[in-house]
Amino acid sequence: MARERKFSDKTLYNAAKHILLNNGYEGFTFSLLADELQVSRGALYKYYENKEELIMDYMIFEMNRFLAELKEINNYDHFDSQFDFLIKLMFKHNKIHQVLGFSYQITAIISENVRVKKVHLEKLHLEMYSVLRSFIQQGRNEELLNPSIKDELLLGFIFQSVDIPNHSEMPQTEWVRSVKELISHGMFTVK
Amino acid sequence: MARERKFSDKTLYNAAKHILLNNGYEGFTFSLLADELQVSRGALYKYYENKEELIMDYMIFEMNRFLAELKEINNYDHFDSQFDFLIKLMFKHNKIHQVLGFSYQITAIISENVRVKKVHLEKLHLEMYSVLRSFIQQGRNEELLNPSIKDELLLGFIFQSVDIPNHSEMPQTEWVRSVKELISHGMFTVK
DNA sequence: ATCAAAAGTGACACAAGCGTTACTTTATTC
DNA sequence: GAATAAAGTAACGCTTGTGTCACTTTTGAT
Repeated sequence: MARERKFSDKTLYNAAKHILLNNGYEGFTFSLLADELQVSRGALYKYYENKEELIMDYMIFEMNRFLAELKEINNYDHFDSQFDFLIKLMFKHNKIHQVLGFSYQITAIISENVRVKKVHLEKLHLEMYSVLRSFIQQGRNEELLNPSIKDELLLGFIFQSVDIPNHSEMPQTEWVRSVKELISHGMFTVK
Repeated sequence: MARERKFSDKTLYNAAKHILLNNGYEGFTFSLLADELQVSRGALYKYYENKEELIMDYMIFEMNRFLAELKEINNYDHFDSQFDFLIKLMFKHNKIHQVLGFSYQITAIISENVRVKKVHLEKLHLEMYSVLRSFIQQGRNEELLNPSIKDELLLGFIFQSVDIPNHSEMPQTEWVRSVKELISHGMFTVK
């Protein structure tokens, strides 16, 4: 018993992602989002109190989607195939890392609502790290990973490497292969 | 025959850097900058037409400073010591990479002035890449670098790795050593 | 058909950023 | 110590973003 919505959650989140990546957190406005969705600005306030709340919801959505896929990493037995799976997944969810970084910019405690969502997102973050840590542990058990490098750094290294900007627009397959090789063996010749 | 300035170029650039890193390009305002310098907003307009111009000037300053030091890389003969020098330098100018990335967000051609400065910055960028490319070439000549990885990617890989966020606040010396090792040999055990 | 519920709109008042300008302050030079 | 040049201030008008609210539109249920 209601009117049909002019935009789905998915289109809203896609638009939010688009604006965040192009304009950054501070450059994100309801006006831009409303324009992109071809809807009046006021309509957005039916669903979200302010941009902080909307962005948190978007991030939680994005993180859940990523996490659901990430957990499939446990379908693989060996580090080798897990690593392969992870790289493919991270390139698929390419920009997540950057977007999630904006959560550090949501500092002002706008409302209880937003605070709760921040905590929720942090929980998901931890959940993600827990999955990734057991991936690293698998690599350690197989004695494949350099033992002098701490887990956090190893993970940061992988995340960061996947985000290398492909300015020269190398074809995706070669790019992925090369990045994977760099993560694995670094820039020096393998002897 | 004039009054003394309340702030030097250096303090201004430092403040600009601070605001850019914390608030991003869109979050950068003359009000914030004026507050940080304890000066009225109007005073800033004595020196800069708008924030685009100011940010460009800051970036050019930052880039020149980096470039001047970078050129000393040619005092070293072998790739090995050049690499060592570069890593130290990049950790010293830690945030440059992130800050310079904002230049891509200055798109609207505000004024001829800003356009000229953008071109100038791009020239400095190219100059930097030229120095770095000959560094890579040195590594290639010594047959140290993986020949299947393209130059641009190798450089992007180094830049990106230096930017890995040290959330767990590992001590700087261990951090630098580990990052250098990852860049060199990747995450897998060196056999 | 009618009416209730949810979706959407447009206007309002407010806040913050921008760029300009008339004005004041400070220091130097003669 | 008066003139002057540069530095700094404070207020104005303008634009853009924010959050709200009374109102209209659409649609399914009765």
